[in-house]
Amino acid sequence: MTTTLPTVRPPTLRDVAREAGVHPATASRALNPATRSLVNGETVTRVQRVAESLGYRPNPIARSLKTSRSATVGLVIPDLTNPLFPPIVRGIEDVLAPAHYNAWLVNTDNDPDREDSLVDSLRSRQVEGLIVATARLQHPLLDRLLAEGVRMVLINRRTASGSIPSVTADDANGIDTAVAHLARLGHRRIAHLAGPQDTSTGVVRRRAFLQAVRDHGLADEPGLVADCASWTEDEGARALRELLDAGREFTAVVAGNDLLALGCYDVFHERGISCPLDLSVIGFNDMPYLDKLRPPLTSVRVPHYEVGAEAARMLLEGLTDPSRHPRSILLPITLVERASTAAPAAS
Amino acid sequence: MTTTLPTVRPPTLRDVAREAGVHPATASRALNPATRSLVNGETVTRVQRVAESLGYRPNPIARSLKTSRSATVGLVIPDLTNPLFPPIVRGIEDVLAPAHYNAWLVNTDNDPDREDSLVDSLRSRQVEGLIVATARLQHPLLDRLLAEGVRMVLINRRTASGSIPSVTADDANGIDTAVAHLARLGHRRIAHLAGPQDTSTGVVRRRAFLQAVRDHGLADEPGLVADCASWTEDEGARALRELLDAGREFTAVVAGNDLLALGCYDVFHERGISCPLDLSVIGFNDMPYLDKLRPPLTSVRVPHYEVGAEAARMLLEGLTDPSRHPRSILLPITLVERASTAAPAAS
DNA sequence: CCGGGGTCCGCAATCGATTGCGATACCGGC
DNA sequence: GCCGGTATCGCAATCGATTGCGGACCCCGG
Repeated sequence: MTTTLPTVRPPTLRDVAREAGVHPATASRALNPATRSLVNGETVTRVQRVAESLGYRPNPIARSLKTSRSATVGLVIPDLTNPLFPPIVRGIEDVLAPAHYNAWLVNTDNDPDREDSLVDSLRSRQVEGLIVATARLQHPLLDRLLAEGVRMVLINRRTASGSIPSVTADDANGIDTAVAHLARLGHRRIAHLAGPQDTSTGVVRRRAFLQAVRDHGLADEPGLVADCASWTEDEGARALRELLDAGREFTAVVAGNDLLALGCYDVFHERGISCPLDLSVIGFNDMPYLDKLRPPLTSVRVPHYEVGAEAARMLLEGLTDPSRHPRSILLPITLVERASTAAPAAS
Repeated sequence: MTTTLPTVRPPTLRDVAREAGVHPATASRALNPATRSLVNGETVTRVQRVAESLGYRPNPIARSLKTSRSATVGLVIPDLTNPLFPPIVRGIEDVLAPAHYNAWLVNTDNDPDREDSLVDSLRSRQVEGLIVATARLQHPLLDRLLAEGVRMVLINRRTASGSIPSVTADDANGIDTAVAHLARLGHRRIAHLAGPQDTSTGVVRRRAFLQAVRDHGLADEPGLVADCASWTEDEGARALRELLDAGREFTAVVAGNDLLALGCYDVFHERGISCPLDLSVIGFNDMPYLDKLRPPLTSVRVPHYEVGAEAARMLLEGLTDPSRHPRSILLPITLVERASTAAPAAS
């Protein structure tokens, strides 16, 4: 009977080699599919059998040190609790996993300083690439990283230059679809709650909105657009109140995203506004459980899982084939019609 | 003018040492707060200055290899897209970060095989401990890990033996509070949608429900409890339909969690049931955006962020002080009263 | 002037795996 | 029987940082 030692050190490659009667180098080659052909077939099976019986598991730390590959990518997002991101993260992980890559997640809370130090820590962890969801139009950190040759892919948002590969939804098309839907219902005066104008999503959707109202021959007044300082319910509520208090006339609002739209719901409740009777609302992103809201929120659906998956694929491509030319892709959106939009009340 | 070389190798400790005119060992000690006292003060500042100017960043891989500490813990959850988990993850990360630890996240999708291989991969990544949110009452994998001395903390759910340290909400108290609330409103016949009976949350809440209805002198009939095979909207809807179709009489339902409660909403819509006029509902967890539902869902609030934070703290304690005795803690719950509960209609 | 005790620092081994290079053996061909 | 070639495998360096041990040196008391 073999008694287990008090501290069982996990077996190393040396242990396997010794047990199999070969040099560690040979054991290494036998266990590595890429170099296995350099070793005699019988030796390979012997080593494998020993490795199996000893429960040998290669130490990825040691391997990383030697090969200087960490098999991890950094994932920089503002805040995981924003329901937007979990599906994206899943998409990323589901693509990375088969490639034996892992994602390292950090939350910046939209704080550039925090972002700086977090990216720093990611890099010191030797991540091989970055997937970044916090891009601002002017983003010195990202410029620097690009200059340093750090592999990365932006998601959701882009920088002004557009020189960094990215995966985003077709924002402009989404807004146009939303406006078209409202126009078809009979709305002529539509307001827009624009997101932060230091993000590409904010400005692209804002610009697309202005373009869309012109294209559809609707009321085209600057006063119908209110800017929000952040993508939060509070800001959405504040902006809508601002429009209302300024006496703007409109029968529908296209919110820059779902959270801004949720802020509108608060105002509806607060001021006894009936949605969609008095006011129609459209969100953007189609985050989970929107169908359970009061009323269910019409929204522009963005394929978040695919955004993540596509970004991960693109990053992996860039890592395995550095010559690969960077590109940016737009993913198609769809309008999900629910009960927060209806024909305007006859006035 | 200094021209940058095409490939700039990040500076190593050797580079710093050479530049500062000392041995790498000395540089290492100078840079490490714990051993800094062994080095002359002037030397320390000189090394630090050089390190700073060269932009030296210690290679954590090399360090891990030598110290055999990875500074990472594994986080095993069923599915990140369940809104329950993001706050937990944040809580964990916010505690881990100051300790310079990181979390490695995996989604099991409630698939034991997947879980097996994912835990395997985590262990081969040398995680120092595990935070596990997928515990089932009978859980061979966890038993094995425990026997192997793997440090871990369970969250949300526990195993039957209870011998693994855990952080959970005070489920029993939560259910009792929910039932008490309904009783106070005048409900006498309350149904319960019980979660999967292979999880501690499922059985604890179920048992607590039966106890509570007895304690409050309410209708105590086995027929008023319906089991759900999973914590999903679909199962919640199915279970409620089952109760309805069986002709059970009840004026309120205590759902095992919020998702089951959301399933009830689908049935309300489907069958023209008015909530809370015809039927009151209480959820469990108080996941985000419940206040925006139609009607806003009354729910038992669980401090998810704290669950994560507490679990991370406990795991860190166990890692730094292995002699520390394992314990399990219950976090207090609170009832969040919203509009899905009201007095029963006079019959 | 010698020895004990500190302070400061260098030497070299070590963590575990990978890999370029060289050594050995064996094979077939001439 | 000799030689170029190939198949296998071992040697040793290497990745970058940490750390036990010991050496050099200085100060001071006896």
